[in-house]
Amino acid sequence: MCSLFMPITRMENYQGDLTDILRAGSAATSAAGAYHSDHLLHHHHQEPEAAADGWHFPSDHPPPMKFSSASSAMEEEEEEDAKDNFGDPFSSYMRDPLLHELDISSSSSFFISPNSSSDMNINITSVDEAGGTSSTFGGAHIVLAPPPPPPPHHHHLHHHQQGGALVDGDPIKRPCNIFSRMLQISPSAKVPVTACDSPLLGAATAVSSPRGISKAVSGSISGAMVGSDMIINGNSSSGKGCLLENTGVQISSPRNPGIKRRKSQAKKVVCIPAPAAANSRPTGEVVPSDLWAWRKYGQKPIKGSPYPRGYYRCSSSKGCSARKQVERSRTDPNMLVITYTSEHNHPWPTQRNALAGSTRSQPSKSGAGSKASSNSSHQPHQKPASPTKEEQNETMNDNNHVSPVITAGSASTVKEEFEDIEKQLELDHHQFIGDHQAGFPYRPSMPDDQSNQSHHNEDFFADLGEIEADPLNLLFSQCFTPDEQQKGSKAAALDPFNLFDWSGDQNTNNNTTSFGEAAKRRL
DNA sequence: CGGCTTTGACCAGCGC
DNA sequence: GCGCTGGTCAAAGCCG
Repeated sequence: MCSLFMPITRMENYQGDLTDILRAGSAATSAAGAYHSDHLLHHHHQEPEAAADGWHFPSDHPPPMKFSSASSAMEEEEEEDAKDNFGDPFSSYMRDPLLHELDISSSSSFFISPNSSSDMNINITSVDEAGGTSSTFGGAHIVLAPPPPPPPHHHHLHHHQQGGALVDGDPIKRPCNIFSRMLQISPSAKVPVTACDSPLLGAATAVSSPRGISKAVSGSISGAMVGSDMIINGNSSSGKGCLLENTGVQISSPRNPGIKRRKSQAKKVVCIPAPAAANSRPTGEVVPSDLWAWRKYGQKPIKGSPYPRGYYRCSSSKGCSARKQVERSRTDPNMLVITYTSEHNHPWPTQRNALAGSTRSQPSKSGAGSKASSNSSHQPHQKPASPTKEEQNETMNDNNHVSPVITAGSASTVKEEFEDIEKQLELDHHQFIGDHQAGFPYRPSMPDDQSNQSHHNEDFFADLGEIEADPLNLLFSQCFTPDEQQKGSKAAALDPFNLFDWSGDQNTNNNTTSFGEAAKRRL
């Protein structure tokens, strides 16, 4: 039933709404395969190659799209972007942590995140501004992020890599975290994606890569995550059309005359499950936080969409031009479409700047909070102060002993755990790269980077073990069990969104409270 | 005090 | 040229 095809059609200069940029269902199953669906297993174990082959990636796919950019009128930062290879702004480790994981290679990639649906179907039609060609896989590059250092089940991962840095059988170099499990879409791409069997549960994300989609790599994902692995099961035959459209986001330079850019703007589009409506702001969206600090600077109603679009810019660094737009999918309110534009011109936020002023988004435990902040979840997990190491350990310990049962009260706990682990992976990933990949462009520099990383290295595999045993599996097995999916239970949909809800503080495990608070607010 | 959200206004690109 | 639309600005107010 599920073909692994993920048709990707490139289109050009589409300027439609972003609402539907991408929706992808993803199958979520346990690492041990306890939850994977039969058909997924089928594909995974029996037809991985065939499925992958089904992609029919053009051997002579067009070279990476060059982002134009270009405009002579580019403002300084934009020029900087250009110099900094803005054509591939999101491919460097200087970029959004939410997205950088995979795109080490210059080629754009699709990352498919795990999804609650046991029957994940993904049809992606992307458009790149340059091509204008509408062809299946016309340059799409889908990459399954490799798993982190060889988890027990990483062999389940099946992926193909073309042109990207991703190398089959080389999971170590490309630690995979939740961020890796996103679908990356070419810039200015119109990406109609079908197959959202379970929109509500869908967790696939799409990220448009600046260079456009030049290749497609499919991975059959059996059980959304096997260990850290994930299997992508696209189903082009799905009758459900989840249309994702990457619009030519208009990016205006700050009131600089003649510096508006459209169409050619490189951007990444991420589609993630939206948080529970209950947690939504009255007038805005619940925005998943990532490792960057974002400040909302505007919100506009979007024509044709009942949901407003929020505009955020990176607040981690004053000069950072990174921006993102967040809006709900028009066709599927349960999905959030996040469009990243420009790129960060600075390393990952340090604890300090990442957390600066972020406390506001954390409602007080008393439930207080201003009308503005009480509903805000933009950066729900950030705490004003960095926790001490003891606090971190404590948090970790707590997380390690979280109840596996997801309930209104415990859901957040699992999320916390998951989050911590993911952060751990992030750190470890960077550490690893720093150690093993010469010339690695960027390594986060943080105040206590060393100590933390040291710790992470020491416990890396131990943590992975925990990951294997817990977080992901627990999370998905409990949040996305088939039964729950079928029921469409709220529990199942228990904020899958939070899978991406990252604290701005990757060095600390200070999300416990916020996570809990977030959960409370939702529930 | 610094940073956040909210929100109306402003501005520019685009289509007609 | 005009109107529509989208992106950004910036003042006001809130929070820890």
